[in-house]
Amino acid sequence: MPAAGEHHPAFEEYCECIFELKEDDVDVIQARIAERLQVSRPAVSEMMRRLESEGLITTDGGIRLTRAGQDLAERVVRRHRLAERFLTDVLQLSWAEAHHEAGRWEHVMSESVEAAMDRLLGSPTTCPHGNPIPGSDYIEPDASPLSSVDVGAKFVISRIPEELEFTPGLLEFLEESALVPGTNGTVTAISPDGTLTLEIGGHHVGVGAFASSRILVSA
Amino acid sequence: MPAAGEHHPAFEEYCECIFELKEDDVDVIQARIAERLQVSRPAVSEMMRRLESEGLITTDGGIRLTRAGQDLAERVVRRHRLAERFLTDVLQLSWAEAHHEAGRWEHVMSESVEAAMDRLLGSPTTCPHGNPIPGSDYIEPDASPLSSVDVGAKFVISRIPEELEFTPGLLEFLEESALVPGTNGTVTAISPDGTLTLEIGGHHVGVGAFASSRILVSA
DNA sequence: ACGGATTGTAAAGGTTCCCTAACGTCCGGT
DNA sequence: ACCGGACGTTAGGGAACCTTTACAATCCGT
Repeated sequence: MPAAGEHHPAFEEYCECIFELKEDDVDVIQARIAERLQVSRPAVSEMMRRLESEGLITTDGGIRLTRAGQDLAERVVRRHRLAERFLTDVLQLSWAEAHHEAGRWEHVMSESVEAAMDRLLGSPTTCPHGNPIPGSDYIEPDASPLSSVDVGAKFVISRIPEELEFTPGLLEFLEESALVPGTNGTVTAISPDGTLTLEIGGHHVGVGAFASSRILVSA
Repeated sequence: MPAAGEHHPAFEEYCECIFELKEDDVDVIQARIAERLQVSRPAVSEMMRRLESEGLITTDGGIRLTRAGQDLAERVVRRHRLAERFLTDVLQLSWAEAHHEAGRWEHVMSESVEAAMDRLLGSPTTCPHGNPIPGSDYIEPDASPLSSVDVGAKFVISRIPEELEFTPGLLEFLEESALVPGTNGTVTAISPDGTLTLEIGGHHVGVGAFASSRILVSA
């Protein structure tokens, strides 16, 4: 079915997953991949063998994308994040809807659509959650975890990593709470368990310890 | 993999095919489906059994879509044609590219994207080739085959049926020759084998007998 | 140092969707 | 009346991708 040069959705999905695990600074091991893709560990084991024999990854001393695997992953991630931008900015979908939709579009968009969408959107550098779009001229800002901000300090939301998209409902909550890249707020309290209370756009929101340690902010 | 209520791409593909065969006034038989979908006859035979057991078609006295099958087909065709409009009008893709792309998008677009795209495009009633978009308020114009126009008579292109998308390169040719819905022209000659010569936008184009018998025009 | 959790793998199997080869049926023209 | 073609189906098989069950290896806290 896939034409010459194209790649199976499954290959794309696995390479993308490996790419994002690395991006999120999570150990790139089969067990993590199985969790993110919601498949059994044997399925991942088998697929790793296939990906290796296809030259998309190497497995000596940890799973790593080859040049070809990295290219494929970046293409998929780029399309995913461009699609998310399009779906939120132009079609006005919510974060959550856009994310799910983009998860399908990424395997289906052609190169010309990718280019046309990039043009239409004015070559954006990040997805709606602030994650960089591969191939764009994104400049990594000075950012630190929200959890490292002191009580009373101001901050600007910089980036909500892919990782948090796996907690059901969290994205919706963050979007509704105006916790979106570019917004600024203040930390008003820190609970001993790491939960932060923030003041953003006039209202107060509690953010759990895990999410706080992952969300990146700048001063 | 498909969530509850969703349908497998294969089911969608077959129902869409049946829908379009009917629309093109072609006998809805397995052999035609096999041709259009480029699969073997046994593959179609097997799938017909599956579609019937899923309640999407009936086969007593010819293949016919059930209510559910018709709904599914219309949804898919609607998404295909909306996508084509979007891809040509907004992203400036060529007919051919848009058609191929839409063939993948149709299985991937969610209901909210369908709605948002419809809004963005101003509820179009036809695809770029003039085929009606199911669910729109398309009004069938008085149209007759291009082949029935007399020499010297003027006409306006109304519709290029799906059928012609299966002749490789024909769509590209028609688009480049300005043979697009809404354009008007004149028949300047008819060859005995049915080939027409048209004058459109200042230049002359020959159109074969088969294409002429399928392309619809109004006066 | 040990026992429980985490991780990877092997074995066997299932579904979906497709293929080729081969057969039987039916229909229209000579 | 017969024969070639078109059509549908049976039989057998295969690739992709997933599952559950079970078993080794490895890591880690007390």
